[in-house]
Amino acid sequence: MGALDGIVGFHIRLAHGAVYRHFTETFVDLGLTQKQVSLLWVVGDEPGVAQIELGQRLRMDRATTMTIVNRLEQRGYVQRRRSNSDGRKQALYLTAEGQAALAEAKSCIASHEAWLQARFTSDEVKKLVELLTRIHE
Amino acid sequence: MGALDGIVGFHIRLAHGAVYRHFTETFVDLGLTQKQVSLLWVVGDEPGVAQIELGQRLRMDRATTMTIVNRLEQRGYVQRRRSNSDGRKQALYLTAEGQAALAEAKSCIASHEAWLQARFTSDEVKKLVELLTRIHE
DNA sequence: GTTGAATTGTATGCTTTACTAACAAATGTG
DNA sequence: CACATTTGTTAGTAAAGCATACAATTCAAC
Repeated sequence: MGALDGIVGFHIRLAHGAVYRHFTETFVDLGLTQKQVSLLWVVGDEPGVAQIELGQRLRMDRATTMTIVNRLEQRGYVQRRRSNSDGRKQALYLTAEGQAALAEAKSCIASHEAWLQARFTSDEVKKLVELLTRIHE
Repeated sequence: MGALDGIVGFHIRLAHGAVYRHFTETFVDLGLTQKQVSLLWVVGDEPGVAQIELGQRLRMDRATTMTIVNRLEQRGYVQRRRSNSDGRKQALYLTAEGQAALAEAKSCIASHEAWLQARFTSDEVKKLVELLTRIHE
């Protein structure tokens, strides 16, 4: 085996770390994490989505999804209501505060993404997303 | 703002998660994590490296580096010795067990990387690493 | 239609990673 | 020499992930 720099997984880990750190800085005032923002985002896009579907979309198991939904519910951003069509499922909805937080978060994401994409041309961004998608799909 | 799929940071997070999960599966028998393996790898490449330098190479702060070195020391894979040139520094070395574990880990990394790179041509791998490097450098 | 399997949510506990703050020892600088 | 910086260390906090177990609901087989 050659050097650590030749390992693709290593670069993904480092890049993720760098993005995560910048994300945290950007969101320190809002007090939201990556997972919390993406969860809010999905619930905003699909009101009434069930926890299990959320987890599948964000690649989290049920227990992890619970933790994050719990925190967002405690903060008053998300509401649980029993689903009409399937009594096992919890349908999730944003509160007014949740919608406001999501709107703020989206503008923070915009500046975070600008920082990230500043080092790429738009073709490179497209290529990068395409390559990364092959990993997580 | 458009959809979550348009956010580069989101794809990096998902790709990292997928790689992390496969890594964990691959290393469940060895009982090593990504961080532990990369730390062993660096110490193997540069015997006598100080903790602070390790942290810089792997983008970890001192406290986090401590945690991981502690675990590897408890397992008997790594040794701390006070540096001769600078009394503040701890020089790190692999034990014989550490070297054996690293050798095994490298062969696990090889199959993990094969799984990861199977979806890319070698040109794409090169491109991906180049793009990711711009993020974490 | 009832029984048994699968799905979904929930609760609990454990592990890893990451960060902050404070302190001590060694080193470097004025 | 006095003071600041670097490095290691400890302790505490928090997020995220996973496994397990259990209850309620739904689905499937018979």
